[in-house]
Amino acid sequence: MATAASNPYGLLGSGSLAHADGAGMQQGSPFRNPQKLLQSEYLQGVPGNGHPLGHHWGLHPGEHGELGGHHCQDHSDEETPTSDELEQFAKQFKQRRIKLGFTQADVGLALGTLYGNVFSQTTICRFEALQLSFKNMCKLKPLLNKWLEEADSSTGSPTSIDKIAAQGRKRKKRTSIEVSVKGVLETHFLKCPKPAAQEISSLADSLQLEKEVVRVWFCNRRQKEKRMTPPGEQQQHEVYAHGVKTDSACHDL
DNA sequence: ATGCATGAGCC
DNA sequence: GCTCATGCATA
Repeated sequence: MATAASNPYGLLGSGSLAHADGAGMQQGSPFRNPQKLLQSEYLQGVPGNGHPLGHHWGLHPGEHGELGGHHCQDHSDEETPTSDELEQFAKQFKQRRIKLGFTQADVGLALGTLYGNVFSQTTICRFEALQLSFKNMCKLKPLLNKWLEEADSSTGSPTSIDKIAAQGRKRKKRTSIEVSVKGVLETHFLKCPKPAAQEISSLADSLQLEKEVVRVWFCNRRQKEKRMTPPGEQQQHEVYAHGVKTDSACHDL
């Protein structure tokens, strides 16, 4: 009946999000691959426990070390891609997506309808911007790759639109932290990325924030550090010049 | 595009 | 409580 088949986003207000893809305001310098190797939490001694990031984003193309001992089978979509491959794919993906006239949100929904995994605009955006962990990028790449193939080869294929049940979750209102307060938090983060509960408490008290807010802030901050292409592309080298041995050793009370 | 938040899995 | 994947809400 209705020709709504070509309108996958009915309740998504794509108009509000449209600028996310329509605008070509992407980072001017895509080939920044700095990343500070500040992480030290992995070295605490966690054998066999999930520790995903075996290597970081400081890799160069061609430097693909095998971890297990198995050899590469020339399968471009089975073996772990290099960070460079992911970079290129992400860029390619974005270009094609835009060319085909799809928004990030569209892709997220399409993945759900096609493969059963729904993703939000946020996730697609982060994928394109390489703001996910290596492992996460590797996981999403095949899905997005398939979508790409589908999208451009589908000569009018009726993309089934599914509805995902919305959950009435009582999400807390996003706390807006003042810039000045953020500055304080950042300073503390530099001193101690992983403050103890008590430190968080006193810090929260000083800043007049909920302890939970402060705790979450630190969690998110740490996550951000683990991504490639940090928000404020910085060229840092030799950050770990003197010892990445231990981390938690800051007491400031 | 990004900040704060939730939740699952792990210690 | 932390990490990690993920997203609502917002700038």
